[in-house]
Amino acid sequence: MTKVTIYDIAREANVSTAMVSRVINGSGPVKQEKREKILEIINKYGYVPNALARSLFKKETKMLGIILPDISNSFFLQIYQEAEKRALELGYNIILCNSLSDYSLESIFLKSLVEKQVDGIIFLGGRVNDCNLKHRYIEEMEEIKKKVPIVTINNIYDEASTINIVTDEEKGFKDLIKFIAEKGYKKVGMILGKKGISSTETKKEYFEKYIGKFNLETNDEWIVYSGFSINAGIKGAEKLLSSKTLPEVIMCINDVVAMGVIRRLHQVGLKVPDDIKVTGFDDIELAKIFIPSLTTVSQNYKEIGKIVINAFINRNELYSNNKIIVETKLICRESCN
Amino acid sequence: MTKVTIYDIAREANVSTAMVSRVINGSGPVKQEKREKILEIINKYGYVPNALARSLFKKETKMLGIILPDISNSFFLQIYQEAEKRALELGYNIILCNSLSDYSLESIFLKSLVEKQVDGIIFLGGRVNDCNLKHRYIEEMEEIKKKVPIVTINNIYDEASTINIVTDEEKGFKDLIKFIAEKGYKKVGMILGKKGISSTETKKEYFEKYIGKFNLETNDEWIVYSGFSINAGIKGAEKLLSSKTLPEVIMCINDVVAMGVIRRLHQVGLKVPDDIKVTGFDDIELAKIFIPSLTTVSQNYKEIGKIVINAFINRNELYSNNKIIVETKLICRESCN
DNA sequence: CTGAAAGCGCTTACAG
DNA sequence: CTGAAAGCGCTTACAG
Repeated sequence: MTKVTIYDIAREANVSTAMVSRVINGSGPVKQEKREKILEIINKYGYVPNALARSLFKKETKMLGIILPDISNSFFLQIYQEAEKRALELGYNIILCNSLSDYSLESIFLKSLVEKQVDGIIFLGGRVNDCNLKHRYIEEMEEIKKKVPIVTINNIYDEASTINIVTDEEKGFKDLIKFIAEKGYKKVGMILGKKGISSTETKKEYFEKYIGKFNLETNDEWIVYSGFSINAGIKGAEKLLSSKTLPEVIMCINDVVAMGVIRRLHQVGLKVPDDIKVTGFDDIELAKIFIPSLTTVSQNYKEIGKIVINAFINRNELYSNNKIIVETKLICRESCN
Repeated sequence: MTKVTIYDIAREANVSTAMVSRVINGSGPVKQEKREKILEIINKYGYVPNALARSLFKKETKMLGIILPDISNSFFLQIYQEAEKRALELGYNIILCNSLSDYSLESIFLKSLVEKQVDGIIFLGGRVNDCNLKHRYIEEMEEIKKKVPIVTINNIYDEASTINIVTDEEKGFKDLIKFIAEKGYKKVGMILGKKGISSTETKKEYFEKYIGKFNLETNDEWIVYSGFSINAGIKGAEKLLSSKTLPEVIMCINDVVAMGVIRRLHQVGLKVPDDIKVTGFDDIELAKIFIPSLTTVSQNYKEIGKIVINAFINRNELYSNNKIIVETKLICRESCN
């Protein structure tokens, strides 16, 4: 696997490496005749420039790193996909790191990405959504962002990132509860995620706030903490099913949990939406395919993915402060009809 | 964003850069006293070595590239996840490239990965599953594999890769049809993927072969070409539903298509498995969650993911030829009961 | 145990 | 339009 270098090309073409570099990059002037000769030799050997050497000089690798809990989680998946699309347009490659929300693993990835000189780090989930985080995890990110810009989404520690993209979950949640109220339902329960995780705590807050505002009923037995997976939905539903009475609508922390809930309800003979209604959150790809299709709140993945990449390009210019807000949207389907 | 280099550390510690390099890498002997001093200064500045410079010298980047059609396709997703897990153990990072099976895009990614000097390329789907491929796409990969080892999965052009991992789909398919026959069903149809794609063509071949061997019935109307997505399943089911009679069992090219088929059957009032049976292929994560859970054939993702990475490490040693076969396994669940 | 020096493969002022 | 040379930040023989 010997590789030909710019020296080999230069020697054979009887020119300097500077010349070769210029034709490769289309920078500076080169006599047509020489250009052709050089191109011919490059082709002959299938010469490919070494990006390592170039990056070492240019201090730019055209690589971005993304650390997220789990790419199989559709929320992260869809952001990833949109981000990769945008990155491709701009000539960037992406190093994907699945952290499983393991903070030590996040640290390992962060270090590795810095070493590899990525042009930016996208950091989702895990520590930046932990309401009871040890401060050193934030300090670590504060140190790193001095070297590499960090973009986060729904991060609750502003100081941990260069730019933080925030989705307007409150608006989405409010619309959802308003919709439930307008449908005429009164009794509403909620399957939350893990305690102490920001998406759980903020949604709990919104839940209580808007249940009140729209004069709906709930009670402690109907508010259950669980997790963020299908299985968490199944477990959550089990717990809720053991309460003395049942609500008319079960709101869920996200779509995947909603699917688990529906699966469990189905097993005990409760049909959705005939016998009981369920709502999700996020509007993942599967939400419209699932039987029944899910009433949910859409995160604007296209927008998020685009901003997440653009943030590295147009830093300083586009964004006056380090917070960017992205809209959400109510989506009505079968599961809450 | 000025970064401190090994020179800065060396100067402040009053030693040579060689010394600093040695303590960073734990290579060569260093007096305890100096080591401590150096470590202290490294810590003080939060110095992180530049992997670009190191890789340039070492000719090793500890980065792997993976090109696949679509990470949201669970088959690729699960291979990816297992591969990343194994890569992490060995200290590699992964650059993920979603090609959408666009051959030009595959070329762009291939070139980019070679430039970035990845230590290996994993290439799935797209061109290497195209039965009517223009030869230049294979030639391109033959050129590339002279520079960087390429590992593929179920690639039909052996010369395009350094190592090709092949899953024993024939065995799995045979077991599946045998199971159907033993259940006492006679009439079997099949929703295939896109025509001219190897997974479609080989499964069609196995279908016809084993339908014959086990004395089952089929007919042209029950064999429909479609695609590989949920929507393809929906479309495929529509087509099959328009035939004069219906089979008892509908086999599907993969699990996702099976889900689309079940969704469509459900819409016209056919319950699975009560009214009609459906089988999938691949055993994706969702297969056991879906209602009804899917009878399918499991690809051994753990094994595949491990081998896909190990192949780069133990090349030459472990594998005598460039083909590695991985077993498949029949999984019986609700959808074909 | 330690350091000077060469080299990895590029790019870009700079001088001509 | 062209080339010599320095430099990007490391690592490793090699010599001491």
